[in-house]
Amino acid sequence: MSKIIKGYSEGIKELIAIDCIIFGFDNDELKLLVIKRIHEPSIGEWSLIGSFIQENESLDNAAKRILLKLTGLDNVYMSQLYAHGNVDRDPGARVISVSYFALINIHEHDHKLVKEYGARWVSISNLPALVFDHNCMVEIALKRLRKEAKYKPIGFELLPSKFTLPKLQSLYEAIYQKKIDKRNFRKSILKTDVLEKLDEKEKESSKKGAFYYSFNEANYKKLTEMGFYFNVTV
Amino acid sequence: MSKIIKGYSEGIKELIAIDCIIFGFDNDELKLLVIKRIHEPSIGEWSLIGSFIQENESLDNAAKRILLKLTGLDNVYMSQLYAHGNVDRDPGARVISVSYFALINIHEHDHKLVKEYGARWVSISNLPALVFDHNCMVEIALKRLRKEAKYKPIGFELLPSKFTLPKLQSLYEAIYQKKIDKRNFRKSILKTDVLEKLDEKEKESSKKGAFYYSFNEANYKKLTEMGFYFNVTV
DNA sequence: CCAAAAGTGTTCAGCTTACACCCATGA
DNA sequence: TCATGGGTGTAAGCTGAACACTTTTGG
Repeated sequence: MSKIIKGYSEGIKELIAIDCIIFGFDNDELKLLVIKRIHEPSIGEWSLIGSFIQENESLDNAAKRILLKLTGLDNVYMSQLYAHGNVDRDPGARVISVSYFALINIHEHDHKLVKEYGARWVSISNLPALVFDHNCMVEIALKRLRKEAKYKPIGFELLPSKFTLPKLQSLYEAIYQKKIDKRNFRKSILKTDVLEKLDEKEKESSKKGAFYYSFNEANYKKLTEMGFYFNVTV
Repeated sequence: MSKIIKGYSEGIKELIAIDCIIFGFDNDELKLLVIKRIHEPSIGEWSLIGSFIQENESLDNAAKRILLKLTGLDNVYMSQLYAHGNVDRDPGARVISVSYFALINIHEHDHKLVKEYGARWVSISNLPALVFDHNCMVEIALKRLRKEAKYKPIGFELLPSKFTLPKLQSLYEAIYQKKIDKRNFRKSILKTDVLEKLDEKEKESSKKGAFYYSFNEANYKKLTEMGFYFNVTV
């Protein structure tokens, strides 16, 4: 029998990075925020936004710090994805990277900041090659987004606080890269009672105009507490 | 604008541990393998089995190494759960811990080894307090197990290669801590065609005897490739 | 008045759920 | 022969999927 459990002094220490997969929705397309890498190796190539963790900083807080610095946004839907620990995943050094994915309202973020960092929104239907294993991270994030969007109303995180049903449907179509039946979609969304119809119409995208809706957080909480879920069929 | 992205030299290094949540099924109960901690702090308390990663070892390989050392088992269903990174989660030192969960056939593992390590199988319906945030890790693992067992046949990993339907049902009942209707369970399992009825009966647990079945991996692969899923209703 | 997008119901198939009795056998 | 667990089918309700026309209004 050889030893498995070792004392602290026998453990090795490694660099720990956080990489953020930041999704937004604009122009009927699901988009990802990427930056130009500013360090060797692979300097100048497209990359997720990331950073090493700091002392006395939890993984979650590091992810929040990065998002805030880049977008000016706080209180954003964010969740941990995966710890990527292959030995050679970063050719510059051994780095364990924990990926996080975030959904933001693309129109609310600080465009000036994003520009200063040389960041850019790219459509997920046409992603560039990213450094290291970052494309793989995005794949995992998309899988997760597609799974969660069916049961939780996380889609709403990507929209402004009031939005039309055609817009919401186009978001779901962007997430699943697939046409959805209008009548079935409206039915499944509306029967959950988490949307509130407003008395106002959006008139830019059609002559008739589409009613605005807003997300009713209280009703959603009630639903989930009762063990029910959102269930959009796509 | 302050810097987000830092060069390698500016990153800090921390200890990285792997903790394994090892489930087994015995005596109609879902069980968890725990050990007595042999290092300060919390020496002597119950803990998940864990270890620091080694140089040139991926996270996945570290998890495999730990499982092999403790159980003698290789080629086991195992998957990463979560990276736990709160600053004070381990009072002995700052440690980032990545949890993995594994499903093993409890009757196949090396009982001698487990004994030598002072490990013990405890029922999940009666878990002891574990050190640090280990109970929380187990909670996450249970949630994941319950989710996955509905769609993938991971339940079979916990059983010997041949098993009876009553046994399989009792496993699902242990996972969900809930009685399941016999007829509906058999229907939903059998209609997927991933089980093969053998010509042999198990006669220990009843006078009539229950037919053995085995898991047909080829049929399962075909099903999943066609985009179908297992779908046990519990 | 017409083009363009919004809005609206119904039907059918398949799935989920609930439910009760006979069978085989060892003691 | 009886107690014990194994094995079987059906009906009702619900859910998901497919599908086409009317409404509104700006130009």
